[in-house]
Order: sequence, then C-alpha cells, then structure tokens
Amino acid sequence: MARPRAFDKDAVIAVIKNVFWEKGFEGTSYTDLIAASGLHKGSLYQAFGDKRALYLRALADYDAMEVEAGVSLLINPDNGNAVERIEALLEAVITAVRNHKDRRGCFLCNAAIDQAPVDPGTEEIVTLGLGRMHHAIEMALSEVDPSRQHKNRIPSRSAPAAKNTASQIMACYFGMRVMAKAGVPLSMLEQARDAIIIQLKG
Amino acid sequence: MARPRAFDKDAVIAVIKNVFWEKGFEGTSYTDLIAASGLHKGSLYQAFGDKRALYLRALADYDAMEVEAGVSLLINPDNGNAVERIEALLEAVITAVRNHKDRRGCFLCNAAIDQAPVDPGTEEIVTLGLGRMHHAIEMALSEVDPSRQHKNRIPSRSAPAAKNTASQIMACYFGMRVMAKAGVPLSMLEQARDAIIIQLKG
DNA sequence: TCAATTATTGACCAGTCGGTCAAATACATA
DNA sequence: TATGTATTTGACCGACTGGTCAATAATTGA
Repeated sequence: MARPRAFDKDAVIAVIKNVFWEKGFEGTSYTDLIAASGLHKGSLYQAFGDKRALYLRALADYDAMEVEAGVSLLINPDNGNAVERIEALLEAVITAVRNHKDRRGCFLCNAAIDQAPVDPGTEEIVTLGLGRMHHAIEMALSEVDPSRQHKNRIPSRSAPAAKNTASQIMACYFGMRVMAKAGVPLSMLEQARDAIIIQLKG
Repeated sequence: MARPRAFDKDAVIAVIKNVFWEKGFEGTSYTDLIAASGLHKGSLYQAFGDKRALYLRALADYDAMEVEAGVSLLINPDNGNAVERIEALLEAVITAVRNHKDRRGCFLCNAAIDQAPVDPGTEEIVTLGLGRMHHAIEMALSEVDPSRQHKNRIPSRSAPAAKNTASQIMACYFGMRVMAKAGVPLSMLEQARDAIIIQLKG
C-alpha cells in the first residue's frame, strides 16, 4: 500500500539501548541517538515517538534480553546447583569489569537511580524487572533436588528464609554493580562474591 | 582591602549539594542552582568555578558530612555492639524511605552511577568514600570487646573473613539504596536487612 | 577622601536541546 | 502506469544550555 520502513525497528532499539545504557537519559542527546542509529530525527519520531518513549522501549528491551538471561541462568538446573548458578550471576559482574572494562553496569540499576524516582514509566519497568529477578533467586534458593542433595550439601531453606535471603542476594548483586561502576578494586568485588558463596554453602 | 563576599560559601554548597543529590549532574541546570541558592550565575562562577567544580564540591561536602556520619555510627561503641551498629546503618535506609519518602538515596551511590565512569574527579571522591565506609565496617566486624563478648555472642572474625564480609555488607548496603530508589516494596528492604542481621548473629 | 581591590549584577554569547513540519520519495495496489 | 499511502529528509523552531564579561557597587587601607 505504501512506502515500507527502510530499517528494522528492533535492530534500531537494540542500538539505541546501548546509548541510553551507557549515558543515561539526561546524558543522551538526539545527536547521540542519530549518530548511533544512522537515522534522521524525524524518522525516530515517526517510528517511536519522543525521547522518553525511546528510552522506555530501550529499557524494556534490556529487561527482555539481559534481565531475562539472568533469570534463566538462575532457574535452569543445567547450569549447576542453586549456589553455582548464583555464583555464576555474581561472577558475571566481575568478569564484565575485568575482561571488557565494562562500565555500563546494569541498565536496570542505572535506570533505578537516574529515572525511576522521577518517571513512573521507568519505575514500573524497573520494579517489575527486580521482582522477576527476586523471584528467580527465591526459586533457586528453595530448590531441593533430592538426587543432588547429598553430593552438594546445599542447605534447603524454608520459604520465608528463602525470601529474606533472596532479598539479601538481590541487594548484594545490585550493590556490586554500583561498586563496579564506582571503580573500586576488583578484589573488593571478589571478596563480596566469596562472602556470599561461603554464606550460602555454610 | 576589598568588598567582602555577601554569602557564606559553605552554606551555599550545602544548598547546592541537595540539588545535585536529587537531580544528578546532567539533570541539574544553572537555573536550578540559581533558584536554590538565590545567587546570580556570575557570583557562582566567581566563587566556585564551573558546574563540574560545583558538583565536585557538593559531592565532597556530602562525603564529609553524610558518609562521615555513617562511618562514626559504625565505629563508635556508644551506638551498641558491632551488629547493632550495622543494623542501625541498614535501618536508616529503610527509615529514610518510610518516614520521609526520601528518594534521593545516597549521593555517593548516585554519583557512582551517573558520573564516576566518565569523570575521574568524581571517581576519586566516590572510591575514597567507599573505601572509608569499607574500612569502618571491617573495623566493626573485627572488633572483639572482651567484656561484651559473652553477653552479645558476636562471633569474632579473622581479619580476612572480616574483609570479605565487609565487602558483602557494603554491597548489600548500596544495593538496598538502589532498590529504595527503584521503588521496591519496603518489605523487600526489610527482608534484606533481616537476612544480613541473622547472618551476622548466626 | 580617595584609591585599590574584590563582589555583584544582568545583559549577552554561541551552541545545543528536544521537537515539528512540509516537501520529496518510494512502494503496493488497482 | 497512475494513485494513494507511509517513510524519509533536512530545514526550521523557540527555549534553554553552560559560560563570559564589562559596568557597577561595596569595602578597607592609605
């Protein structure tokens, strides 16, 4: 019927996500978005709406991709026992800093600090994302796999204890991301990871 | 010799600190700073330099006031035993949200995310502040007060274990601040606090 | 009282911000 | 091939950005 769009919307969001992820909402200008996407300002407006709409789509995309990856890492028994999966999650934070000099951190965490307090749309995506993360950790913690119980000595937890510990691990995880962004020595992140794992195994 | 300054520099920094604290670096404009301080743009420049210099002074002031308050809370035995002092620190995060609807969070934490990765001056203040916090927690954890040891049953920790646990508690603390900003239910923050305290007492 | 020195003031700057729009363009259908 | 429709384009907008500066005012020591 009409002229078709010359670009793939999802691919553009994926690119733009990286800009907001790295620079935050206020720190990102249309000039940045144009440079990254190769599109014209008018095209961005026509396809997605204003800057805030673009930001929310980018954040939702992060949630669907990266947060979801974390959730499946935590839930899938193929990745080892519950403690090993949680350790892998924490290890990923350290690896990102060590190998890739990644200072972008976690977009959800960045958004929590820079936009959630002033934008309800951001707040909603962030709290839902944190909620799913929390639930995944809780699931992992309460998991009792009878066939592995002996071999790995993971103490099983009552439901309320699992909830408490899940909240604690969430806090540790996001705290580690903040510390990584802050630029603390890697050793401090490793210490935090070790302490958590020792606690879980003990 | 010459015309004296009509305002108190420290008082102005204290006011401006609140603006940056709430809105971040990019989110704060000179218009905001002028409205908060009542000064003219030229006066701010003459007295402090550019926006970044102002931000760094505000952050340094936060470090000297608020972070230092946290450090003394952790170190001073008048505030109870080590676990009680750490609990008070975590409780303060929850209270700030519950009673004052405070969404500013921790300025050091906000700065870690929004400016530390792109500004070395910010990174330095933040890492030094985190370092002092870490040291204070470590001191509290390794503290063995013989007269109280029996009464309160705080397990004493070896130096390396105290370092690990200190890093873990730091992460939990900053994570809780992120979660508070994100707008998670208060119960989740209380769960995290409970889990940490149970861990320390166990 | 006068000179030297510093602070205050508000007008001013170029550049950039997010956002709009009408014209040109390209496609699918008829 | 003609027509209707959606996309692309780049010029354009007013508002605001961080920052400057020359004129004016206030103070102290001489």
